[in-house]
Amino acid sequence: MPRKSKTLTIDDIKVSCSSCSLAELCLPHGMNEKELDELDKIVVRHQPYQPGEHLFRAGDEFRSVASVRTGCFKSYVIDHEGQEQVLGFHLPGEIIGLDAIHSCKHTANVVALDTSAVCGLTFDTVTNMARHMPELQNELFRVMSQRISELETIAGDLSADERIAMFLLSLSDRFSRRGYSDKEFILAMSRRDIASYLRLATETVSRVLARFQKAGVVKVDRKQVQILDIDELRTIARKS
Amino acid sequence: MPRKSKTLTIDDIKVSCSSCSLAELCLPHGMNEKELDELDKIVVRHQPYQPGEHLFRAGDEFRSVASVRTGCFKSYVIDHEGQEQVLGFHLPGEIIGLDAIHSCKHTANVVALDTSAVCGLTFDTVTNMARHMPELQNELFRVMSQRISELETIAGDLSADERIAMFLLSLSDRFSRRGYSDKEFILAMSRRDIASYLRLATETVSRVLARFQKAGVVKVDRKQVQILDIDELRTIARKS
DNA sequence: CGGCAAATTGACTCCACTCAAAGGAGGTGG
DNA sequence: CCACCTCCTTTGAGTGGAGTCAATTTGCCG
Repeated sequence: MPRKSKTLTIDDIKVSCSSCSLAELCLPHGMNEKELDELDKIVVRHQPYQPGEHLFRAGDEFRSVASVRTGCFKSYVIDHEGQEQVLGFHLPGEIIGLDAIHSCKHTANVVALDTSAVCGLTFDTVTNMARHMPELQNELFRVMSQRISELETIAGDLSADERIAMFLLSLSDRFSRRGYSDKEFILAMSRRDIASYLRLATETVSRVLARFQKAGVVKVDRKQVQILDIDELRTIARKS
Repeated sequence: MPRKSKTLTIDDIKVSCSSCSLAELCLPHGMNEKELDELDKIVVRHQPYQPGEHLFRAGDEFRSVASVRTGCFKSYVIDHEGQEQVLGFHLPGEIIGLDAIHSCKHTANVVALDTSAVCGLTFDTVTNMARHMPELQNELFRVMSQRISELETIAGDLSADERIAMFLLSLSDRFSRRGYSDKEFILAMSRRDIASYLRLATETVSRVLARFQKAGVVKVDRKQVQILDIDELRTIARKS
C-alpha cells in the first residue's frame, strides 16, 4: 500500500501520523497510527544525534518542527556576556522548535545531551496543517502556553530547595507520561545545565541534592536519580 | 451607513476594525479604520472601569479578548499561600485575555489601576476570525511569544538594579510606541505591585529608585517618573 | 484635623553566590 | 594496562545582596 515516492498532502498527514512521538501532536485529534513509517521516511533523519551534536542553532532558518523520539536535548541561548543560558530540556515525546514560528528563525540552540533521535515536519507542512486543522492550531497554542507555565514557575520567587524539588517532580511526571518509571530515572544533563536552567549556582544544585539525599527524600548516584519520598518532595515544592 | 442592530460577521470585522487599540490586532493585516464605531457598539463596554474594578477574574469563562483604550490594568494570580502575584501590566494598545485561549477559562485576574476603558471581541468572534484569517492566527502567536519573552526576562538571573532599570525602560518604550512621552510618565501601579511583578521586596523597589535618583539617572516623585539619563539606565539594565 | 494605607528609611539576618580546593570519572596516548 | 589529563562534581569557608522586621514619614480622603 505505501508507495515509494509521493508528494505529501494534508490528507496523507491526517491518516499517516507516524508512530514516533510526533504522535503527541497528531493523535489526540482523531488521527490513527496506520502507515507508520511512510511519514517517517519523508521527514525523519535516520541517523541518531550524538551527544554534543546540534539539532539546530539560533538564527537558523525555521525548516521544521521536531519531536524527540529517544534521548534528550537541551535548548539554550548565549547571553550578552557570552554565558550559556539553558532554556529547557526536551524529553521523548516533546516538541522542539516552535520558538521559530513567528520570526521564521530559531531563537535558541538545541543540542543532544545523549544519543538521540527525532522525527519532524517541515515548516510548510506545519503551517499548512495548522491552516486546515483547527485542532492542530489549538495544539500549537497549547505547546506555547505550556512554555509560559514553565517560565512562570522558574520566574517565581522560589528557594533553591523548591526549585530542585519542582525540577525533579517535573522530570518524574514527564517520564511517567511516556511510560518510563516516575521513581527512577537518569539525569542526562550536567549539574551545570540544571543550575543554569533553574538560575542557581552549580554548587547549590550539588548541595541541595546532597541535603535531599541525607533527608532520605531521594537517592542520587551520579546521574542516576531515585525518588524515595515523592510526597515529601511535593511538600518541599509547595513552599514548605 | 451603520445600521443599529445587525449580526456581526467575519466580513464586517474585516472592514470595520474600530479605532480603538484593538486596531493593533487588526490593522497590520490589511484592515482599515472605516465604520469606526460600529464594532465598538457591539463589543465595547462604554462605562469606564474604575480603579480596583475587575475586567475579569481567574476562572471566568473566556468570553472576550480586550484591548486597553485608556488607563492601565494589572493581571495577577493568587498563589497557594494566598499572596497576590502580579503577572503583568497592560498599557493602552495592549491586548488582555489571551491567557484563556486554550482552556477557555481565564487563568488570571485583571483589575483596573486607573480609570480605564477597553474595547473587545467575543471569544467566538476571535476564534472564527483566527480560523478564517491566517494573519490573525500569526498575530495571536506573536502575542503569546511576546509574553514568553517577557517571562524570560523576569526569569533571568538579574539584580534588583537590573530589574528596575529594565522595568523603567520597558514602560518608556511602551509609552512612546503609543505616542506618549518616553521620558516622563506616571506609574499607575503601586510599589508593591512593581515589587511583586519583578520578584523583589517593596522596600527594595523603594531603595533602588532612591539610589537611581541620587545618581541622577531618574527623578521620582511619588508616581511621577522622569528619566534623566536613559543611556545610563540602559547600561544598568545590560548587567553593568 | 484625624485616620489609614502607602512609601521610605534603618538595622539586622540569611540564603545563595563566590572563591578555593579536593575528590572522582572518563578519555587518550604511551 | 596504567599514567595522565581534563572536566565534572562535591565540599568547605567566607561574603554580600536582598529579604525581614520595625519605626517613621508622607500623602490621601473623609
